[in-house]
Parts: sequence; structure tokens; C-alpha cells
Amino acid sequence: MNENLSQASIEPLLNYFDRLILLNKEEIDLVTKKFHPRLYRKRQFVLQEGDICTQFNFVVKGCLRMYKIDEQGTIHILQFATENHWIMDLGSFHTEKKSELNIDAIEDTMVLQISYNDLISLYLQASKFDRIFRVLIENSFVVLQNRLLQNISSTAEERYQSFLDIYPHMTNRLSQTQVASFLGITPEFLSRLRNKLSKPKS
Amino acid sequence: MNENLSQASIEPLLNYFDRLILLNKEEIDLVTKKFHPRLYRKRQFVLQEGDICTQFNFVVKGCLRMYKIDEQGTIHILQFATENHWIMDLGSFHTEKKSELNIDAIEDTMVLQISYNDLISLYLQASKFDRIFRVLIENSFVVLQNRLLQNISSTAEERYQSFLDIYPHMTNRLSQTQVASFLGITPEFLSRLRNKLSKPKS
DNA sequence: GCTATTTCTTAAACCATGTCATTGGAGTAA
DNA sequence: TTACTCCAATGACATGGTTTAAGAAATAGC
Repeated sequence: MNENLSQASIEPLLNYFDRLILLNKEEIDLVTKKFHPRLYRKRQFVLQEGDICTQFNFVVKGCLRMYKIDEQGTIHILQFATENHWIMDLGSFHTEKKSELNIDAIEDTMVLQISYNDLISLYLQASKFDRIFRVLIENSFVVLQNRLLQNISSTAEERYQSFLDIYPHMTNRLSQTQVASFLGITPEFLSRLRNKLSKPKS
Repeated sequence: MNENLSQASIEPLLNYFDRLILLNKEEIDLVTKKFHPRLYRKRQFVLQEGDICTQFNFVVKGCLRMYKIDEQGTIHILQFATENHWIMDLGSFHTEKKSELNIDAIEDTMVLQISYNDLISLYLQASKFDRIFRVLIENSFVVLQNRLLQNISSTAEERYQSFLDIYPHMTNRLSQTQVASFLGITPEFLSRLRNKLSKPKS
């Protein structure tokens, strides 16, 4: 992560949008003006509990996580965001109320950010972005709904297997503690699952 | 549920939209043309596993549920939809692939439906609907995310309490089997929870 | 208004997962 | 080196939740 912020490329974001709906010259200019690059160091907070979420974050390089800390201090991970994924507390963003969630960097991470006001003005200046963000949220919704379904209908072992199937690469970038926290189980139990699954059969 | 379909009122839907973003005369006409009322009898399917979800459903009166049946035949309820709520398999709707989910009526239910093609043409004819549906999906997304958070971080007892808090009225309309299936526990265990919670303390 | 079917409750045995405590290894900082 | 922290593994034990079964209560169908 040694790029210079000022020359940071907005290309990945433009490519992302183009894959949904083609942008014209004006719209490309709007995106270029309203999104700003920002670098977060490993362990740095992007959003901290009690603050209002004022930015949409698009990850260009690296990995962020969003999580809640419960009364006992346990971390529950709602979402990871790697390259070409979005992350924010949508509830806090729209209601402008304090967030109960944290977002921080698992690796040094480069994001492209747009503020609430800029996003609203983006919608007003080019209604194509209403459509783009509608589609984008719809896709996230489907992913989330599948995950919920898994959670209410599957055992921890099935969820872990399915995690490996869907995100085979992630397993290298995350500690088992992170994976366990995402699956909704304890690290100890995940360790046992792995042990069990590594043995052929018995 | 003795209304005549042909005189069924589209008012609730117009009110719903107006509460998000005010509609002008043209847009009201569009909605009136493209949404069609339909009555489902208790137990009747709105969407059946293996079919493609081709309709957005807005519930005017009654109650629908969306669920998956697993290999053992157990039902897992993803969502209920009562008055002024939407229900559909968004994944199947957009990919036009077969759905793994079922939607059926828990009570006799009146919905207003819009087909895939009509919705697309609605977006094209009035881009305000891109914004309306973006906001609508965003709201659903936040609800879903909170539920997922509950599921990975809370015990069944806490989830049940929270269900009672958030949907106090629903408890009258649903059998405990339905509630248990929504919470992701067995009806037997829910019964035990209820018994435990009804006793003052001990 | 009666019967059949579904739903609710209770309880005992059982299994999935959590808790707590311990150990060892890898990475980092003096 | 030493010390420190973080993470993974493992064992003993505790708890949450399921399974199975059976009876009581409510509801649907005739």
C-alpha cells in the first residue's frame, strides 16, 4: 500500500459502475469529483460506535470489517468488505443517528468515500445513480438474506463449509477468530470443527 | 375480506409512496395502471419453490409469509408481510432463476402486484420510482441486517423478547409454530421459553 | 355438533455449542 | 536473549436447544 493518495486511481469504482450501467462523460466527472480516496492503516477505525455514519465506503484494496460489540465485550462481525465491495452502516447513514456498529481495517486499506451530502447531490444531479444504487443495494440484500437463511436453518458445521465454498480466498486473509465471529460461534468451537473436518472420516 | 376485487382500492399503496416521496398526477396514473389487485385465500401459494418470482407484492390486507423448506422438511420463515409491507424473492425476481423459496398466505390476503416487465417500464417512464424503490429496499436492508445481528449475537430467549417488543401485535395473528420457525427454534423450545417467562422469577 | 387434524404443553434423554482454563507457537519490541 | 501479546488447539464441564413421545387444548372440516 505505497500508492500516493493524490494519484490514487478511481478506475476500479468506474469499472464497478460500468458493469452495472454504463456511465456517460458527465456522470464519470461527477463520480470523480464526489468520491475521495482515503487510506486506513490496519486496526484503524473507519466508523466508531456512537458516531454517525457519514460516508459510503468502496474498498479499492484491502479489507474492512463491520461489527457490533455486545455487553460482554464479544465481537459479532456483520460483514467483511474486500476489493470492489461496499461497507457502511446504512441505518445510521440515513437516519443520521448514532451508530451501534464499528468498522475498522483488518489490513491496510484504500477506500473511495462519498459523504452523505455528496451522495444526495449525486442522486439529484444524475438520477441514473438512483438506479445504480438501487441495484447495488438489491444485490447486497440478496446476499444478506441468504446468509440469514443459512443462520436460521443450518448447523455451525454447514455454515463453515458454506463459508469456505463462497469465500475460499478469505480464509487466508482472516484469522480464525474473525471467521468464528462472522459465523456466530466461538473460536474454540471453530477450532474443533476444523479438527473434525480435517480428519478423513470416523 | 369481502371487497370486490375490481373496486379494490389502490389508496394504501399511493399513501405508502407519498410517505416516501410525493407523487404527481402522472405518476399516480402509472401506479394505478401497473399495479393489479389480487386476492389469495388462506394457505394459497403466492410463489412456489421451483417457479420464478415474477411479481412484487404489496400487502393491502392480510398476512403472507416467505420460507424455505430444508431437506428434512422443516420450514424456516424468512419474513412475514402484513399491511403496507412488501414481499417477494428479490434474487429470483432479478436473475429470473427458479426460486428456492415459498410464499403463501397465513390469512386471506389482498395484495397489489406489479410484474417484472411493468416494474422495469415504471422505472423507465418515471425515474422517481428508482429512488422510491431504492429507499424502500434500503429500509428492508436495515431491518434484515438488524435481524441477522440478533441471530448471530443473541440467545433464543433474547430473540423472542425482542420479537415481542418489535412486533407486539403479530403474536395474536401467528401460531407459535410460525413464531418458532421465524426465530429459528423448535416449537417445543419456544413453549418452554414462554412457560419460563410467564413465571415471575425463580 | 361431532370427528379428525393440527397446535400447544411437558418431560426425559441427548447432542451441539459455549465457558473456562491450560498449553504451545509465532510475531514484535525491548 | 527476554518478555509480551495474540492466536490456535485441546480437555473438562456447563448450558442451550433438539428430539421423541404422549396427552390436552384448540381448530377445521363435514
